[in-house]
Amino acid sequence: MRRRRNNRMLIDKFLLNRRRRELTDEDLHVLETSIAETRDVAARKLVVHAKEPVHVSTLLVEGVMCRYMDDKEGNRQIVAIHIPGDFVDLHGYPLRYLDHDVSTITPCKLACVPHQRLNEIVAARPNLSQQLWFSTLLDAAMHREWTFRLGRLSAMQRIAHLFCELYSRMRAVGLAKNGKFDLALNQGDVGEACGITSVHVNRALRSLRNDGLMTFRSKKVEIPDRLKLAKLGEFDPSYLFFDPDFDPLE
Amino acid sequence: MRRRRNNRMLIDKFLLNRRRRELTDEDLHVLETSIAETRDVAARKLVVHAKEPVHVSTLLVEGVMCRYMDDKEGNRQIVAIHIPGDFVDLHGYPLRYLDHDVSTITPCKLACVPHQRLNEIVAARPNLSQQLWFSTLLDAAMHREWTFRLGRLSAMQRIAHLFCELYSRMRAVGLAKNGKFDLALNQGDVGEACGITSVHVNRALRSLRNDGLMTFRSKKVEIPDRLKLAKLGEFDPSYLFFDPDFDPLE
DNA sequence: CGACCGTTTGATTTAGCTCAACATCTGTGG
DNA sequence: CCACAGATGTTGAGCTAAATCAAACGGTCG
Repeated sequence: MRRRRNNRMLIDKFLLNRRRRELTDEDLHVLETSIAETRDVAARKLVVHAKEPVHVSTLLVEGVMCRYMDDKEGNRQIVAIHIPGDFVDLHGYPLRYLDHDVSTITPCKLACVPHQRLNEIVAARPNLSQQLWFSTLLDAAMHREWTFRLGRLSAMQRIAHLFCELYSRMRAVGLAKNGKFDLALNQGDVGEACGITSVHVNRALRSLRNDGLMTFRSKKVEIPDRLKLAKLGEFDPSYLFFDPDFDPLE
Repeated sequence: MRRRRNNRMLIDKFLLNRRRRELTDEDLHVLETSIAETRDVAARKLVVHAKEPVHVSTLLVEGVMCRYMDDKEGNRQIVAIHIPGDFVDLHGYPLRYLDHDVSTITPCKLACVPHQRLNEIVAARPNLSQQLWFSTLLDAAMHREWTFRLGRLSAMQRIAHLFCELYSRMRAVGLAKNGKFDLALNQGDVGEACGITSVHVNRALRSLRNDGLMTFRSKKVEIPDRLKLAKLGEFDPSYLFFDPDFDPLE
């Protein structure tokens, strides 16, 4: 019973929170019961290897994870940051293997969904399947925005944009409010996500702080005026497909 | 009859060519007959506006298209380049609106698939639905690679990487061979895809030409030694999920 | 307490941008 | 068939954002 309720909360976060979608109670129940097990993983651990066949997908329950690929010299490019409620590697289900690595940043609690269960869902539950499809396309939309961020924005803008995105997403799952949230990244991680060096991240964060736009100290983010930061970072949350009556920057 | 055969060829390109997937003849037939109409669009025309509700999706039959978003000053970041056989804006089906604009680069022939038809497919044909899902995740994988490209590679490497990707994809649909293919982009387009200025694209192309790695003149690409170019651009085609017995760089 | 990780700051270098001029190509109408 | 216009490609000179290299600083945890 306890487990059941936890799962329900998780599923709510995963698909429904802040996005107008239609799932029947039955669909929800099926999704809940598809979770085979939950497990804890330490910080900075590789969870899924690129190019290896995958047979389960992972829902992130607690912690922060990332997807990334390394260049020849071993410099990392983070291509996605995941927060609780994200179906981290659902892409691996239709793709059969991943083109990138997935690892934890903080200690994490993960819920595993065997692909066998997903096969059953796809075969019998078109509506639920489409919601799963939708959630992978949300990732794709974020990927596009990250491409834009790297291709067109300055270092300061990239950081502003990233923190606006993270604030919106954290707020949507109840982990941010009043311009504040906890974020267990270090400056190196931010650099790896934004395509800049950690030294330069440090300098850009100082500028943002001096301009009164945001602070990021000892894993705590504070954004007094989200609209101002969004303007600087050219952040328009429409790519996150939130329900129209949810204001992601509130 | 004529139309039927053309559609079949298109569908082959779209889902099957060079990727080991299973579609029954019936599925193929359903997909073929889902094409409501084909139409011709001139070069450099906007086909889908960002943020507007969409009710059809577009298969690209002939020509080159792109998806992009503009920054405040109107500088364009191309986030995807599409070639014949691509289901350009299938993302719009589960998402309901797009987060980016879609336009033609060359004159194009497009095939339209109403979302109503896709609803029927999702409701009745799980296997085919999953292939559609797969094809959108292929886009997502390319998006990730583009993020990597912009975040970690130098200008010369970005161009090398882009041309390796385009060669592989063109070859997979029979539009490239022996290191050669036609590509109706200009240097400005390449810059907008790679996050560099057209002036710098020009200089980087000169370097690549001087190093004997590739040429791109009057809309014709020639890559004498694909492996060398791939090495420079850190291009590993596994993110394109080709059938293992297809060598994309041959 | 010392080792370690992450942060901060300074000095120097560099890849790519900007601005500007000119060359070449393509299509169009006379 | 030529002349012209607009788009595309090429090259140069100087500038700038960010990288690199290097050193020191500050917490925190065994």
